[in-house]
Amino acid sequence: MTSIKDVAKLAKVAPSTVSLVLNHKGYVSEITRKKVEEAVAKLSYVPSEMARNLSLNRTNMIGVIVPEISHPFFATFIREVEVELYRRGYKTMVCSTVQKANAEHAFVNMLRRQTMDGIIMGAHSLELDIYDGLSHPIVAFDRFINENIPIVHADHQSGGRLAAKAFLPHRCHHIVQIMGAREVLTPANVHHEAFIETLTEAGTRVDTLEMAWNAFDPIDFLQTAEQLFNKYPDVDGIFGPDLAICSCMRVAAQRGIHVPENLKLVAYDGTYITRVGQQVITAVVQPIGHLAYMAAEKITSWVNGRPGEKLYALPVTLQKGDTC
Amino acid sequence: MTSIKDVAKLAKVAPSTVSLVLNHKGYVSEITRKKVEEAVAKLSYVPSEMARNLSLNRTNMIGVIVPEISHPFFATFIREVEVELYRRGYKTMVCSTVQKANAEHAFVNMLRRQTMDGIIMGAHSLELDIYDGLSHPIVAFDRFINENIPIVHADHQSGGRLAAKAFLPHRCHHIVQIMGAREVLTPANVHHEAFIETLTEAGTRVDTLEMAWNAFDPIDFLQTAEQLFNKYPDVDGIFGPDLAICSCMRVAAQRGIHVPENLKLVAYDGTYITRVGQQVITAVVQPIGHLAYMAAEKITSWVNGRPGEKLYALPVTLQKGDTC
DNA sequence: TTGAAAGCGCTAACAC
DNA sequence: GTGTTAGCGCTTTCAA
Repeated sequence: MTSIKDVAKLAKVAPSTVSLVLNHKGYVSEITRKKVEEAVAKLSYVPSEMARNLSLNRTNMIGVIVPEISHPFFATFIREVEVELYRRGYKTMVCSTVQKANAEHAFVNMLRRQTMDGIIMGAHSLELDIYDGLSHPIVAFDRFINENIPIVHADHQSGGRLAAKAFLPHRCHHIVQIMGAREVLTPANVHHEAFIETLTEAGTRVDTLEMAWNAFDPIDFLQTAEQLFNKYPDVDGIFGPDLAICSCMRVAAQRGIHVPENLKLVAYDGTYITRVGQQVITAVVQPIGHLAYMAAEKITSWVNGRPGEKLYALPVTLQKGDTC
Repeated sequence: MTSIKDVAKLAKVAPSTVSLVLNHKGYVSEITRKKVEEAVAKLSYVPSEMARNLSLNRTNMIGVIVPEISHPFFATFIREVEVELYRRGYKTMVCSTVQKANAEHAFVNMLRRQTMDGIIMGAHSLELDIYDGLSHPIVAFDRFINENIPIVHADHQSGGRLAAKAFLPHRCHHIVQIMGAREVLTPANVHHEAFIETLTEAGTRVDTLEMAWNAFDPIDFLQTAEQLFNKYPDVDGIFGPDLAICSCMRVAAQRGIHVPENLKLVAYDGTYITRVGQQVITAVVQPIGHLAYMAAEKITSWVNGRPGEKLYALPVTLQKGDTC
């Protein structure tokens, strides 16, 4: 391997000078700069990132933990985060947790070991004690972890209300909402309360169906949909995560229930999946790009020592579709 | 930062002994092992990955380059690759290229700089010269890069035939296939030829619509669908990538064309998106899990010095759906 | 403006 | 079995 010393030798300068040239630091005379650049070119020298990392005590790597990378919501989030981090000079390492027992734990240990400078944590973990006493940069994505960890999330309160208001003019009699597991501590849980509150005030019956914390497979959603129609045959409105609503549309079609005539549907999240079917699904849209921007911004500024300011919930919007 | 020396000092042993204990290497007496472990615990010492990397000249990090992380096909691929790499003790770094001008170039440079040990390259790059003379471990995912780079891909020849055979019994008169840009050098291109061949042999007219190399947004596919129905009003069969077929279903529905009665649809890829709509889309399914497994296997064995054996195309399957 | 030298924290060859 | 020592390749004072 050709190292900085080889370059120095060939250019007849000191390694430190080569370092200065390569990093555009300090003052280097035009003539030595040229010499160094020539030597670099001649040897086609490429500096070692590992050595640099050790010396600087930095990796410029940020880890992103999510329950399931391939889920449209997280996939889009990761895409956006990766772009934002790249802009700021950081690399993105990913980790999907639902398929791997305690990968989250392993990942957090990597943070300790300085494999990365910080992490954006969005997994649906149930064991939060692994974060206790950790002083490394961590930003939570739509998750409560502990008091020291700032959290980036959408304004789920408005989200719940927005969804409820979408149903209101249609005077549904019986709405069922599908929700994730309550045991997962996420600010997203408030949207259910806001939803129920707004609708029950208006006199609508609302029932709730809770899913498992690790349900991400389309199969899981299909089962839930079947279950829902069996348990509540008179349902005329459903509110739930994108994929759950997709499954409900399928099952409704199979049972001859017409959407939106006999059944109103509103999805929560509003990922692209609500826009690729035959009907556009009416949905509360989480601002994934904005969330990703904030997550990237907060984690990198923490890595650089700047304390994170308080974060206000990011605004959600309603996507007018064909299903409600 | 507490280092291996501090542990050694506290345990009254040499740093190398601590290293042996930590890495479960060589022979260490039970008694000194205990001493070391106690010291580690007392100092809550965590070894530095950066120092280890430099010393071992290894990062245990694999980069995965794709055009678009959030696309269902790539999102699923990355999920599977990440799981497979994790099993083998590697971390996964991702890079999405369509949004970032020459990120691919930057990424390949990271390989040179030893930021990662190897990369799995699946981007739709048009400039392949950046790979010339690169001797680092690279495995191409469904892309031709150059002679030295092994390639993991599905059996697209069978894929094209399988799709054609799905149409055959329905005796379509005019089938249109939507394809990616020909300028992207991918083994996937053969499926179009196999498709046309099989159908024209049977006397069916087949037209082809080519999309831009960087088309990944649902919007792009919707435009293509509109264009298709305008240009070929008599079309009664469409073959194309999952998202293109989704868009065609939407546009067909808007125009009152019934699927499958008046229009047969077959998708290529068969990602989960073909399974979340009201109708299951008939599709040729690429074995994403298998592809990911092979990609992970080949890149890690190359990193470990074992030469990659030749790879045979991985088998595809047909998903019987409601659309053909 | 440049060079010498001391790390960064770990591993591994080689003695003992 | 365990310790000594010399790196891995870079950055960064501090002198000159």
